[in-house]
Formats: sequence, structure tokens, C-alpha cells
Amino acid sequence: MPKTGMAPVRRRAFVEAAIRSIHDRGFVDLTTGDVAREAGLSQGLVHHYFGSKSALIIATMRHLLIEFGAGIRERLREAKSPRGRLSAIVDGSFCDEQLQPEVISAWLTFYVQALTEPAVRRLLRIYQRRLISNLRHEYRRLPTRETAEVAAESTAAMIDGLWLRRVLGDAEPCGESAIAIMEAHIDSQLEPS
Amino acid sequence: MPKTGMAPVRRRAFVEAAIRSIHDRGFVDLTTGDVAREAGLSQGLVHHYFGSKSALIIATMRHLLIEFGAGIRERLREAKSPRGRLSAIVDGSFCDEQLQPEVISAWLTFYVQALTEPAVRRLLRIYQRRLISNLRHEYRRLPTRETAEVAAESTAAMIDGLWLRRVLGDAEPCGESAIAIMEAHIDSQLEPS
Amino acid sequence: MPKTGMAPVRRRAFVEAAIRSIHDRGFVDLTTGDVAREAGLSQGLVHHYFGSKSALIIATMRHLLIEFGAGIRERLREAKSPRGRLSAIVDGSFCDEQLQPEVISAWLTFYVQALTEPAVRRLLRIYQRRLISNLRHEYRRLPTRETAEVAAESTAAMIDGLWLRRVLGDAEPCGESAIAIMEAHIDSQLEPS
Amino acid sequence: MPKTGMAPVRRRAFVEAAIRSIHDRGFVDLTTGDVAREAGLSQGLVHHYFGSKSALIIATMRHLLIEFGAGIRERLREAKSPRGRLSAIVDGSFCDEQLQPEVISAWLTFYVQALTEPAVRRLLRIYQRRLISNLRHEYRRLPTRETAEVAAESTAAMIDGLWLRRVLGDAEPCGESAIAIMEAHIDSQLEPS
DNA sequence: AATGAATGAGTTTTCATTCAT
DNA sequence: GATGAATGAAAACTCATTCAT
Repeated sequence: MPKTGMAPVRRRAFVEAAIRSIHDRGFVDLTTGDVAREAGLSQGLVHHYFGSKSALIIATMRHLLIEFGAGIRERLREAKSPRGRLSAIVDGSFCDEQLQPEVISAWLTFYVQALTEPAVRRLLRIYQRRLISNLRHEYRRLPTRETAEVAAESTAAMIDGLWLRRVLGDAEPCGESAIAIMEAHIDSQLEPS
Repeated sequence: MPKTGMAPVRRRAFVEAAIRSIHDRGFVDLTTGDVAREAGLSQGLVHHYFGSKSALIIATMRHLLIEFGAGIRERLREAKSPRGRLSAIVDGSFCDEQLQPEVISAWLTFYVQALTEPAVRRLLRIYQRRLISNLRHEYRRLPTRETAEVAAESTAAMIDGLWLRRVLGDAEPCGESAIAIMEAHIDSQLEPS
Repeated sequence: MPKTGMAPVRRRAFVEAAIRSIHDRGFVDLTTGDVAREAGLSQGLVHHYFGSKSALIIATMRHLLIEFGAGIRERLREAKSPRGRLSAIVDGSFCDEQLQPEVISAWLTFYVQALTEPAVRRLLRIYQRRLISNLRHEYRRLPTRETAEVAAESTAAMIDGLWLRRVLGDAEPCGESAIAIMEAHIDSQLEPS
Repeated sequence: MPKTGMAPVRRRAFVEAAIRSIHDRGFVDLTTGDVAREAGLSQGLVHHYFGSKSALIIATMRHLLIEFGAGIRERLREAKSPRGRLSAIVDGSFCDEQLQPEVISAWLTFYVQALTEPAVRRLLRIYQRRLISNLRHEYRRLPTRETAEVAAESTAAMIDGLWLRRVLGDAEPCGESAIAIMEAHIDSQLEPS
């Protein structure tokens, strides 16, 4: 009895195995064999489902983006006010899922790959634009277009920066202190001295 | 008598070639052959001077750190006031040298390598600690130790974040707008509403 | 379902190819490429099955030992008397299989490798101990423990020595004259003047 | 003041360094760099004096042969009787110089190289012929040409065999027991039961 | 659908040899 | 005579990809 419809199951299994492998072995030394072993499947199957290693990588990056986007959208939907929507973005950026070491490793890999792989670069641009545009929208009450732009830009930067600094910190990365700093920054943007 | 004392010259040549190659071909696909060609020297010489590809990479990361540290120290020495010293740090972080695409690529590589290579991780920690400790020191006039800490942390994060966002921006990365945003942030930390 | 269970077949093929290659090209200049070509398989497969060149060499040495041991054991089983068992050992040592030029080259290599490679040294010790202990056992009727020991030692030495001298003799190495000399030596040990 | 007549000094230094290096690193992994370092001289100098690595190896083998031959000749000159001359050969074969681990390693290497390198093979043949012809000459009083031949052959074999077995024994190789066994064998050849 | 087997192109690494000084 | 520098050819080893079953 041939199993049918395995495609989505297998693809997901490989993508998740890729994220774990990137963390465990580092992206540079990642082999399709590693991923297959991690997924408990055969090496040949990677090519059956993705066609090439690089296609698997792109699928993995896309997966990160989708998961992240879904988390943000979910939180935005539940938020009541513009201020709450800003908190939602911060929350979605520092939630437990996003601070998992495996996910962090994969995101950083994402950034580096974007430097040279156009396909990955395109994906990352989507993330960056979506984030800045969400922020700009929530800052729209600020007096000038210019102020809103700067507020959005600085908030986005601080999210990325706090995340980046947590990546390689001594302690387990924890979102709480990052969220506190972010909230203070947002407040200072909204009620300037 | 043979030509002597080439070691430092060659090492530097290879390190600089490595930075350019990382940018041109991407770190993942980097070969010692690429670096040698870029340096205009033979592949064998890379191993003669560094022993292995990975030792070359570590030397390259160390080079980045040294150059960056020297730039910051230089600017700090010339600064007149605590406020000026904060600007010095920002300046050193967004100066032309640091925003060269080649240097940016290499720094990002640095981060990714730090995830899995302990030797690289150690180097990166040095950078992070030095930056935060410099900032903490300049923020020492703030009312509480806590406020100073948060100010330092948020400033460091924003530096890294702005840099990171410029990495993959559409335009040539330019430091001016980043510096403006940073200065505003520093001011808001020093004179809270 | 894929073709399965090739591992032992391939391993044996490579080991036998290694023995032939050691003879043809000399151990010092032996490359995994040579062995692969000799086996009619790809170079990569050598590493797939053995992990490294040196593991292949060790497997080859082990193979020699096993084949030799099996030949001796077989002959010992068929022997009727202690005297016959001594002849069995001599026979097993100078049989056609052991005097094949390829096998001789490989054994000599074995000895040289034992000088510096602990793993190989361990294997060779097994051979030496087994031989001397077999001989000692068959000489046990001699008046003193001491005499038996010397008889065993001298017999073992003469086996190795005759073999060694045949290795590089002008003519095709032939076992007959060696066996005759050995038999005379054994007789002189058992019935001293 | 240019030093003149360095050639023999340097050549000897390299040859002795080669013997030590063969023992320390194994012949297979021997590099001219190793030898040069061991000799405390530069790598280029090896080629200046020998022209190639393989010429150095041959010179080293020749050196072994000369030293060994000189030891035997010296002892033969001092011997008073045919029986004493047989003892002289045994003595020369198991003297301290010949049982030095470095020398043993080099001799074994010599044998292996002889399998594939005609130049080395030629050298080794000289050793073998000289030894057998010396022995044959001292056994010339035996009743038949045939008996003398067998006695010479078995004695030579036992010398080589005892030496070979000492090479890789557990203990420091020591000549005494070998000499005792050899003397007994010679006696049994001369006064058969 | 799935796999173990196999490959070959490409990578790091080693090293004898050459050379300018 | 002597050396450190440099090279290039060849080696071990890796791995994405293909394939027969």
C-alpha cells in the first residue's frame, strides 16, 4: 500500500531537520547527509523532494519567514490599540519560538546567505520591508512623516540589534529584558521630551 | 642571504584577500584557492603561513576586531567630553571603513562562525564586552546604575541593529542617517522626558 | 529496494586491490587512487567504506593475518602427531599463497608499518606470539622448558629469516628448499647430537 | 671566510638525520623537511647536496651497508679460526650498533624499498651475497658442497630472522640471547648428530 | 515512495623542488 | 655555501548528485 501525499510531511521534516543541523554543525559544514540523518531519512530523498541542496536551504529560509510572519500577524490581530500593536510586534520578535538557539542560528545564516544568494536576499527584503512598514503604520500619529520614519527605523534596528546581541551572549537568550528595553524605547518615541 | 621577514607581509596580504573573497564569493563557497588567487600568491603559501584554512579565517576575524578597535580608540582619544566619547563610538562604528561592503560581509561571517566555532566566539565576545563597557562608562553620570546599564545595552543594540539593517538595504550603505538616529537615541537617554 | 549488503564485498575487493597495488607500486607511493583503479571502483568509495587511507591499510594487514592464521589452523587440524604439527606450521608458512610476490610485499610493508603505527604493531605482535606459542607447544616434549623455548625461538627465527631472504632473491621465491632446511632444523632440535 | 670542504660533513649529517627521522616519523611519512630539521639545516640544502630526496635515501642505505660491512670486516680480521670467523659474523650482526632502534628501522625500510626501487635492490643484494659467501667460505670444511650450502643458507636465515623478530619484540632488542641461539645453531651445523 | 550504492568533481592539504639573495 | 620564500603538482578526503532496485 503506497503512501500518498507524503510530500508535505517529508518536506517539513527535512526543513526542520535542516534548522537543527544548521545549529548543530554550522551552515558552512552542513551536508545533505547531515540533514538526512537528522531527519532519519535517506540522503537521496532530499533530492527527490527538493531537487538540490540549495533549494532545501531556500525552503528552510522561507519556512522561518512564514513562521515569524504568522506569529506577528496573530499577535497584531489580538491587539486593541496602536500602542498595543507596537507591543505585539516586539512580542512576536522576542517570543520563545524566535529565541530558540536553533532558530537564531538559522536566521543568522539567512542573513549571511542573503549577501551572496539573490533568492535568499529577496526573501530577507520581504521581512525587512514588512517589519518597517508595520512599524511606520503604528507610528503614523507622530507629528511628521519624518519623525515616524525615524521612529520606525530606530525601533526596527533595536529589535534586530537586541536579538543579535542575545545570539552570542553568555547566558541562554531570554526575551524579557529585551522586551523591557524595547517598550521603553517605543515610549520615548511616542512621548518625546 | 635570502629575502627575509616576509611572514607579516604575506599574512596581511592573505587576510585582506580573504576579506575581499568572502565578499565576492560568499563565505560558504570560499576556497583557499580563491583567496590565493585574490592575493596573487600560490595556494600552497596559504598553508605555509596559516597551517589551515580555518586558521586563516580566525586570523581574518582577529584582523577585523583589531582594525575596528583601533578606529574606536583613536576617536576616543580625540574626544573631549563624555558626550563626545559617545559620539566617538558611534562614529567609529559607522565610519567609511566599517561600511565597506567587504568589511560588512566579513563581520556577518564573523557572527555566523561564532555560533559554532569556539575560537571565533571568544573573539566576538571580546568585541561585545568592550563595546558595552565603553558605553557603560560614558553613561556613568546617569542617576542609577540600572539606567546606565539599560542605556548602554540599548545603544549597543541600536548600533548593531542599524548596521545589520544597512547590510542588506537596497542602497549603498551610508553612515550619515545611522549616525543621526544614534545621536538622537543617545540624547534621549541622557535627557529623559 | 536498493541493492544491499555490498559492504563486505567492497571491503574485500579494496583490501585485495590494496595488496596488489602495494606490490605493483610500492607502499610508499601508494595512493587511494591506485587502489581504487585496481579494484575498478571509484576513489570516493575507498573513503566511504574505510574512512581513511590508513584504515584501509590496517584492514589490509588484518586480512593478511587472518588468511595466514586460517592456513596454519587448517593444516594443524589435519596433522596427526606433534612432529606433524611442526611440519604443518612450516608448510603453512611457505605455501604458495604465502610466497606470492604480492603477499610478500604486503607482509614486509606490515613489518615496516609496525615500527611506527601502534595499531599495526599490535596486529603484528599477535602473529608473533601465536607462532611462538604454537611452536613452544609442539616442542614441549624436549627435556627442559629452556630447551623448548630456544627451539621454538630458533625455529620461528628461521621461518622468518628464510622467508625474508626469499623475498629479494634473484629467482621466483619457491618454498621447497626452505621447507627442506626447516625440516632439517626441526629434526636437529628434536634429536640433538 | 668561506668554509670549504663542507660536502662530506653535510652529507654525513643529512644521512644520520635521515636515519633518525625514519625511525621517528616512519619512512612513509618522511619529508625532506623532517630530515633538514633533524639535521638543523635548511630544506634547500638537501637538494644542494643530494639532488633529490630519493638520492638521499639511497645514500642512507649505502651508509648502512658500509657501516655494517666495516663492522664485520673488522671482526673477521681479528678472528683466529674458521669457527671464530663464524662467531665474528654473528657478533657483527648483533652488536650494539646494529641493534639500535634507529638502525633497525632504517634496515627494514631498506628491505621494503628494495621491493620496488632497483637501485636499492641492487644494494641489498650486495649485502645478501656477501653474507652468504662469507658463511659458505667458513663452512667449507663440511663434507659436501651441498651441506655447506645448506649450513650457510640456514645460518644466514637465522641471523636475519632473529634480527627481524627482535625488531618488534616487547623488550629493548638485546643481542645476547640471539648470539647464544646462533652459536648453538652453528655448532649443530659443524658437528651434526 | 524510498533507499543504499556509487561516482566524480572539487576542496584542503602536503611536499619535493626551485630560486633569488 | 646556505637560506627562507615560493610554487605547483599531486595527494587525501568530502559531498552533492545520480541511479538501480
